[in-house]
Amino acid sequence: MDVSRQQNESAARAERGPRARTRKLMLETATRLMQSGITPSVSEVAEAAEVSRATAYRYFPSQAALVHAVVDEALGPILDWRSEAPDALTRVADLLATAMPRIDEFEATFKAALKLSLDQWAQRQAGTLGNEPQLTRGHRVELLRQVTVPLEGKLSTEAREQLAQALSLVFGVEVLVVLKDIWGLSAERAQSVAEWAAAALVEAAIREGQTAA
Amino acid sequence: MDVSRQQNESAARAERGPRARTRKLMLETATRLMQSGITPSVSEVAEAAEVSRATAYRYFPSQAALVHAVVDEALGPILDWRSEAPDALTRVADLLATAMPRIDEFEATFKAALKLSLDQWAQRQAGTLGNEPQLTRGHRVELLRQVTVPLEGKLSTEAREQLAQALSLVFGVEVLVVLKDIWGLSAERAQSVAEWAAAALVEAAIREGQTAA
DNA sequence: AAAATTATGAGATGCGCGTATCATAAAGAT
DNA sequence: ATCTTTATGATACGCGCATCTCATAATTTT
Repeated sequence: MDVSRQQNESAARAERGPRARTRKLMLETATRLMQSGITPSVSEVAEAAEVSRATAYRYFPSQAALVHAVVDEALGPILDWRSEAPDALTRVADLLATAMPRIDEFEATFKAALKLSLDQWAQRQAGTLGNEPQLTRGHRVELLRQVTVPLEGKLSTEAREQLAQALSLVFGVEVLVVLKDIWGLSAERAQSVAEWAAAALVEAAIREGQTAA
Repeated sequence: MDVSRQQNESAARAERGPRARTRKLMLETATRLMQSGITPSVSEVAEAAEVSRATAYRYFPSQAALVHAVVDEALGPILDWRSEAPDALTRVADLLATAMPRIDEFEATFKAALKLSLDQWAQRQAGTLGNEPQLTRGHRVELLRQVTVPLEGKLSTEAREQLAQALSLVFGVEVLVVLKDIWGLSAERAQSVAEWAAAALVEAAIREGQTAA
């Protein structure tokens, strides 16, 4: 059974009434707390939203479920991104321009999601996998395949796939973690570096495709 | 006060005797547990090493301190890496060939370290910063500056710095997280993608330096 | 060998998260 | 208006981590 599916259904089923109100209240509270840097426990959200712990746990049975819901909100425009640009270079620049500021804006949320996915990986390794919501973290694949569509004739399928994979290294929260936290760059500089790297990768792939053909 | 410094001093001060033996035993046990995928709590290490919890906490006052010590071990050959190769392309390939297999081998350990650094970032944001060991996570900077040394005359200082920053995106645990966990690649494929991307970045930087000059 | 120092273990305590129970309050149906 | 259903809150419980205390064992010093 897919838990997130269940949550979506129940949310859709009761878009008004007390259920929806309380859920929305909690989600807003959780988002606000996360924006302020905290990765709140369910109890903390309960207190901040002024509902009882018991009620809070009815809506979000774990911190993972909570973060999952907030991430879904935060992704928002990123998931809707499409590009009709004819060349991959423009598409990737466009994607980064859309996604990176959003990711930076919700930095704490995405870092919390990354942290949870690491948790789940570890638990999977240890065999101790609970019935947690199973963070998605795969949107990158779809988005970057979109980016490489204009190269369909010019590159082999393998080369396109490899380009998409390489691009996924310069696009996401991980980029912020490395460039801001380790190098101490500003968000603007970080984005600029990511854009430069992305362009370099696309051009390299195209160049190789030409020499091969 | 730098806690890791204190630990190093006490370890150096008592390289033999029961202190050193127990510490070594715990470290080996912790490493073994981490290799098996668990990110053990201090209590778990205590049990596995067959010492009492109280003793364990005397050596490693927190899980963070424990992971920090294990990471130091795991880094091992990576920290000693040097390259005398005359060109940056060879150097970066050499660095990846040395470091990535090691990182993959100790994947669980490095992921645990990444998780802790995210924890600490969140706590910093929230103002709740304990006296934790403060994970380093900055070795990348030094290593990659080494890589770009051969470009000293050919590129501007800014361009070299940007290259090093871009390279840091294709080198580290994050690469494994993205390519193995999200894309489902094997360790070998992941390394191959990282190597391709790194080479592409270096070549792009060189090309731009030439046109600029 | 005796005394002083130091390391260890067993247990108690506090704290936070997640779960379960049960009574009350609110909303909806007849 | 009454009854049924559903949501909520207060409380208590179990569990694991981290800390503290104190007695015992091991090691070092004299």
